[in-house]
Amino acid sequence: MGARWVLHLDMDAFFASVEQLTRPTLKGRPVLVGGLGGRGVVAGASYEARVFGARSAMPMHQARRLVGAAAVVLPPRGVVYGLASRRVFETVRATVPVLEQLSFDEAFGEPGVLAGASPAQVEQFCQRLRAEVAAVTGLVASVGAGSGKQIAKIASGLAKPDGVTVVARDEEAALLHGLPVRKLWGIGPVAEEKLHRLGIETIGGFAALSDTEVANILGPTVGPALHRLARGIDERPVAENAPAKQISAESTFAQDLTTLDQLRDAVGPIGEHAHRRLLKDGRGARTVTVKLRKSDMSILTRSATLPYATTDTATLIAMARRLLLDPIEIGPIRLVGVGFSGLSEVQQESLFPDLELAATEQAASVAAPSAAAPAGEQLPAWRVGDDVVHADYGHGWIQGAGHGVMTVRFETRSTGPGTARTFSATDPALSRANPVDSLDWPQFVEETSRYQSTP
DNA sequence: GTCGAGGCCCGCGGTAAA
DNA sequence: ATATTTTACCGCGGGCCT
Repeated sequence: MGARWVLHLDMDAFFASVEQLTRPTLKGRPVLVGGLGGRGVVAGASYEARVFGARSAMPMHQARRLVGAAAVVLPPRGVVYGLASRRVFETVRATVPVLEQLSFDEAFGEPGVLAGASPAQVEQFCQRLRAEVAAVTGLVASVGAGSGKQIAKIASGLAKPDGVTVVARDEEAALLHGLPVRKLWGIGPVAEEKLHRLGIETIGGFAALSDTEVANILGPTVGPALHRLARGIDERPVAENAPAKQISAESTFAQDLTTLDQLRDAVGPIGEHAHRRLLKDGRGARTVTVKLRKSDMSILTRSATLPYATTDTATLIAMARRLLLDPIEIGPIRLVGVGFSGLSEVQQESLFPDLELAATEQAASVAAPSAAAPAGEQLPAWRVGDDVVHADYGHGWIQGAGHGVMTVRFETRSTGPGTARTFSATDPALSRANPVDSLDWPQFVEETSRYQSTP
């Protein structure tokens, strides 16, 4: 049995790349994906936007200022990224059977066939894998390879964009020791600051500390684990992801909430959002947590545990409401979150199984028209980035909207760059479209028409 | 009865990651 | 200077049980 090779596969600028794939006009343009409001941050930036200094996790208004007028700012389309992600990793799985996914766009793998392989062989394997992903999905992945997860992750960072980096055994120590401590998995801003205060800047400097010093600085559990990583000892296995332990939803408000009534109202949609995902997961929850972020950014959580796991919306949301604190006592609130944990199968036989099923289906169907519109507004206005479909022109997206008119660009992954047309905001020929069609259309249409033509 | 040790669960804050 | 969303894990303190 030869030495193992761990791979880290990381999609290049994933969210922005999916936008460019499904809206081909955006190829080569600086795309920013993220919240559009005043408190939004960048979730994804294309390489064209990064040239200007735009980065993920940066406040959107700052990124927009850096990029200038050429910036294309789009709201995230989670369902499309989710589908694209699934296809990417299905493709990868055909070659690398065991995958540990870290997010929509990243995963570790440890292909058994590479045990004992040379760096050149590993390189070839990774290039084939990337080529396959690109051919099937139209998306670019970079791949890093090394003796463990830590090295593989660092390697994929070096491989970007559009490349492969294989770190051979004898290159590991030199690579690791020169990097800033912050690059070590598990060293965040707080641990970094502690180490800097002691004059430790690099992973090599950290590795040179004694076990006792490390335990004193970072604690007896976390310290030794990080110390081993810093010295290149990384035996952590690559394993399929375990089922989620917690399902939560939260949202930040444009204006801080100042009354208990406002908080109670906010818990409704947020709790239902989390609850919808709980139902999709198929388990029930025993513990309900509410999270409040105050205007000073400090966080309060309150939780309570039921004697049994349940999927019942009324029970869970009522519990969340009961846990709230009054802003009059604790101060203005900028964010409210609702979380469910203690997840387990709930096969609690109901007295009225039919009624319960009906309630579940109703809740699921409410989920479909995405965000619940605030009361009092009927037709939600068209927004930049929305997917639309037109009887004659097909699937498109809204490039600009306002003053009673809007510009729609008709294009999808398979149509290539499309033309823009302007419509009245109330044009009845336009209707809301399923965003995933931008990835699949018109294959989808061909299939349905085949159905229609066969009697 | 009281005290300790160890083990669990629970609730809360904090850190880290993408 | 800013500052989202979702998940996981750790440490600590308290309660309860053996």
